[in-house]
Formats: sequence, structure tokens, C-alpha cells
Amino acid sequence: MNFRQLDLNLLRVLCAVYRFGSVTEAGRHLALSQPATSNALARLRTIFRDELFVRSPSGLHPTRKAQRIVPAVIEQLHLLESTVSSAEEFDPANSHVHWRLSLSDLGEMMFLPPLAQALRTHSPGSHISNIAVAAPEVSAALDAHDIDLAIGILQGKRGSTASELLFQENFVAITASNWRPPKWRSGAQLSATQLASASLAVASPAATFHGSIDLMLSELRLNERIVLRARHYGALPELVTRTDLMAIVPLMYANSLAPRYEVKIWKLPEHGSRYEVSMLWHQSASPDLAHSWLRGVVRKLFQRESPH
Amino acid sequence: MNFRQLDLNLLRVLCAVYRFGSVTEAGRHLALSQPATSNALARLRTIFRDELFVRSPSGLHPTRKAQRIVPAVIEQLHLLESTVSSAEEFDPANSHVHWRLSLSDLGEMMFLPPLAQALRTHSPGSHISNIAVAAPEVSAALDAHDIDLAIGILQGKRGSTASELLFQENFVAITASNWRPPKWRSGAQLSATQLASASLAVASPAATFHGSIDLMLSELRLNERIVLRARHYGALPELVTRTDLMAIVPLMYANSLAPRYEVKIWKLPEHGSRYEVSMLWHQSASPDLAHSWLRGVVRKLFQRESPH
DNA sequence: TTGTCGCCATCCGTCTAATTGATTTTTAGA
DNA sequence: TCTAAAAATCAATTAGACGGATGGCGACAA
Repeated sequence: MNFRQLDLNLLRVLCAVYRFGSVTEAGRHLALSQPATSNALARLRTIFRDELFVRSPSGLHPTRKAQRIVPAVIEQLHLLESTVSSAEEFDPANSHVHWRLSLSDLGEMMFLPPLAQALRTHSPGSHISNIAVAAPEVSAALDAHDIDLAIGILQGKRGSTASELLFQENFVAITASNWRPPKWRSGAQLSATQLASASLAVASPAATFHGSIDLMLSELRLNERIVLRARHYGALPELVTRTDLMAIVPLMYANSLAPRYEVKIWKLPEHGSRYEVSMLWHQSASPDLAHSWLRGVVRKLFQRESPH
Repeated sequence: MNFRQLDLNLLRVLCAVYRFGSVTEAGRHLALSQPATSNALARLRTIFRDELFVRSPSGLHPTRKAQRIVPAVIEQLHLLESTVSSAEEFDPANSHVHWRLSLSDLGEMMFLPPLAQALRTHSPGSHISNIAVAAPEVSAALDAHDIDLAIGILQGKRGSTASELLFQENFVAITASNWRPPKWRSGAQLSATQLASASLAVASPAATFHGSIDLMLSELRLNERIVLRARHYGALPELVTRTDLMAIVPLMYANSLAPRYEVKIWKLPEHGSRYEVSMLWHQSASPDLAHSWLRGVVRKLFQRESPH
């Protein structure tokens, strides 16, 4: 097996067969006929002196040797793709990229409108999909190249995940505008005891923002006060205007409600109510100029210096 | 420019032209005719919509676009090579690898004999060359894939350099066997004042071990006592047996002299006389089974627990 | 057990890209 | 301006990879 005389294009076939578990399907994906794909696989088998894939009821199953090398080859081909496509200047106006993002439901409300507006303006040929991935799976989804970029309260844990802080902000409480805490005089600051007497509503979405509010409330020893848990933020504004409940939401979201809802914003104790919003992507996409452009757009739209 | 319909083999041509600055030479290296190479370059130019290389007095000079991507592509092809060649089990007995090492002159004396013996025994078809690279250039030489492995008092500084500690040891002093310090009674331990009265000879090779002795001696405030500087260790044993000079050498080397030379070994103060011997290689070679085997041989021959 | 279906492997004609060899073009330097 | 070196191009030929059609084999169900 001599790498120098290996047809590199065969590696594509190797990866595709690994991915689809089917010669026919791999060929379809590579825009190659089934015989050509089969022939390529035969050459691979000769070169590697290994069957590489054996038939099984569920499709072609990789041998140990294939299992050992193909995932790494897939990763390296992705790297090559990013490098090669970083060659040409990215022209957003004339490009047709399908961006696959991961935003929580709140992320959609907060980030999608300005992002979509920017993309419609500067890259009208591009498409956006939000693939809402649960927070713990974000890194895996990036590794699998199922999504291009994730925005939210997320941390890049693995080495293959790159990340950039967009902003830090605080959670706040919103209530109906005529809601008052006991012994209230004026202002929008709640004392700890006043807060401790409120009944709380929170949203715990499955996707990106998951968990951080719960974490904060248990730090503030307020988790006993939660009387309503929603799965999405969308219901909260109506909820607080119609009940005596206090909802805990990101400041950004509270501010966005002001024009349409009669809600009052209450500051929470600084301690524990802070959260960080970052964007995450797969490291191999870093040199890609298209991806780099998208990150620039996100940065320009959402990144700001932390007040603290 | 669509990566999916890019002939990956063209990237080889791209890298070779970049490396040799010549279509003809690149073709020769790739076992490709000059017209074929020229044609491949023409296709690359169409694909990348860029000249990629322009003629200059010193050969084909890469354009900015080529400069941006080709080094990364070279690196990624090396990665692919390591991955792909890690597919087959490495059979040292029947393989023909040309190992390019970087050893200092002392390294040659200490490490090459057992290493060569092991390789002759277990991989008689393989070759070894010592490309003695000066210590500061070791990482660069690994990056350029000019050498496969370096052994010495070295630290892997860059992210692309992998390293593994082989052992820690101390420098010692050797003298003629009848040499005695002032007010000496018995034993092989020198007091600081006794040491400070000796006249020293040191070797400062250009290659890997460079500098660490000087560093130690200046820590011990003994650099004033150096009366002779050699460029190689080979001359020191004869030197100390014929003069009253004391030579500072690694313990390992001092021990190796015992059977043939009438020298006495004196311990030095523990503080500052310790050094670490490591092996360094390029990270992309980590998955390569042949390289991994070589590292295993080196490890088995030379790695030992530190006495401390 | 047998028939059918789905999928991989094989066969053959076609076409791309390589080779050899020669020629033209370009460019730096005399 | 001329020369020399190297890239680009041309032409004829050949090797090999692809596409379409066909054959073969195992899985699953009646």
C-alpha cells in the first residue's frame, strides 16, 4: 500500500460507503453510477488488502480496518474542503449556501430575525435552517457536520469545537405592569425577601438555553418558588400579563417585549443571574471563508462588550 | 469552485509545484510527464480561477491565493497519508522504511548503537540516517517533514510537535582517575568549593544537546571556570585522561566510558544538573503504525523511570 | 422451501486523461 | 537583440475509469 500512488478520489468513495452503508446510495451521493462505485470499492479493497465492508442485513458493515481509519479520513476530507474553499474570496451576494444553525426557541426569537434580515440583504441566494439540537448534543452535531453554527448559552468542550463569546447578560424578572411586591415603594430593584415571596414561571427549553435558569434559581435558593414550567418562552409574556406570576427571562428578551406587552422588568441580584451567549462551530470550518463571513455577520449583529 | 467535484489528485500536483517551484520538477517527483503536469496545473487554474503560480527568476512563485492554501493542503495530505498508512498492520521484518532521525553527536554515541542493533534485528530492510538538526530548528524540521524523529534535550514547543519523555538524568564531572580536588579525603562527591577550584572542559555541540550544560554551569556560577570548549563530546575522554581538566558530561556518557577509559566520575550538586531527554515527532505521524512502532522501539530501549 | 426483491459484482462500449515526442511561447539574462 | 530554459500546446496513441445492461447472491415472506 503506497500512499503516493493512491487515487485520492477513492477516499471519497470509501467515506461515502462508510456513511451510507450502501454502494448504490454512496454512488448516488457522489453523483456516480452504481457500477463505478462498486468498481472503486473493488480497487480500494485491492489497495487496502481488506474487504473493508461486509454485507449485513442492515447494509454494508465496515470491517475493523475500515472502522479504524475511515472516521479520521472523513474528518481530514472536511478539513481539506474548508482549506480549499478558503481559496476563493467569499462573495455573499452571489453565493448559495445552506446554513444549518442550532438555536433554541428563544434563540430563534432573538437572533433569527436580525440574522435572516442580514442574510436576505447581503446573501439573498442563501438559505437558513434552524436545526434545534439539545445543548448536550451540540458538540456531537458539530462533529458530525450536521450543523454549521450554534448560538446560545453553550460552552465548547471538545478540542474540535471552536467558540467565541458574543455577550454576557443577566436574567431579569418580568411581571404584569401593575404587579407589586409586598412593602414596595419605587424603583425596579427587588430585595431578596421580596423576590423570595414571588411565585415564579420559567421556561426550560430542550434546546440550547437549557438548564442555565434552573442553575441560577437554585443558586439563589428560589427553585422552591417555581410554580409553572413551560417548554418554550413564547407563552410567558401573555402568561405574566394575565396572572400574578413572575417569569425569569433573559434581559434581551424582556427588552424585546416592551413595545408589545404591558410588562414590568425587575432586576435580579447580580450574583448568579449572569449568563454567557456564545457561538460554536467545528474547528475545521475556521478557515472556510463562507463560514468566516457568517461568523462575522453574527459577530457584528450580536457581539457586544460586557457591561462589567 | 465546488469541492465535491474537485479531482483530489490535482491537489498533489498543486503541492508539488509549490514545493519545487517548477512544473517539470514537480512532474518528475510525481512520476508524471511534463505535459501532464502542465495540463493538471491548467485545470487547477481553471478550478481556482487564479494563476496560482507566476514565473519568476527563481522558478514558479505562488500567488497570494496559493500561498494561503497550499501549506495547509500539504499538511492535510500528510495527515491523510499517516491515517491511510495506519490501516495496515506494520510488519517491521518485511518493511523498507528510511528513518530520518535527529541526534546530537552525543546522541549518536549513546542512542544510535542500540537503536541500529534493534533495527537490524527486527527490521533489516529499513535504513537510518541521522540528520543532525540544531536544537532550535528541530520543530521546523519536523514541520517540514525533513526528519521523522528527534531525540535529545528538547521540548516540543509547537502544537504540531508531539513529544514523550524518555528519562531524566544528571550531569556529572569526569576527570583522570588520579585527579584529586584540594583537601579531598574519599568518596566521589565534590563540595561546592572543591568544584569551584576545578578547571572545566565542556562540549557545546551545535545539535540537539546544545546549551543545557552552559545553562547548568551558569546556575552553579561555574561558567568562569570553563577553560576549554569543544564542539563534540568525542574528544573529552582522551582530554581528561591527559590533562588536569574536569569535563562535564551526562551521566549516561560517563558510565559508557568506564570500560575503556581510566576516568573518575564525580557527582555534581543535584540542583541544576538535571536534564530531560525526550523524543519529538510531528503530530501527524502519531497514527502511523510504522512510526508508532519506531517510537515503541525507542521507548523500550531508552525510556526508564526517573530515579527521583 | 421457494419465489421475489434489492443490491452488489461483472461485462462491454465510450470517453477522459495520461504518455511520448515535437513544437511553440514566454521570459530572464547575456 | 539574441539565446537558453522552462512552460504551454499539439498530435497520436494508450490505459483505465465511467455508464448502461446484465448476472448473481442473500434476505425476507408466503
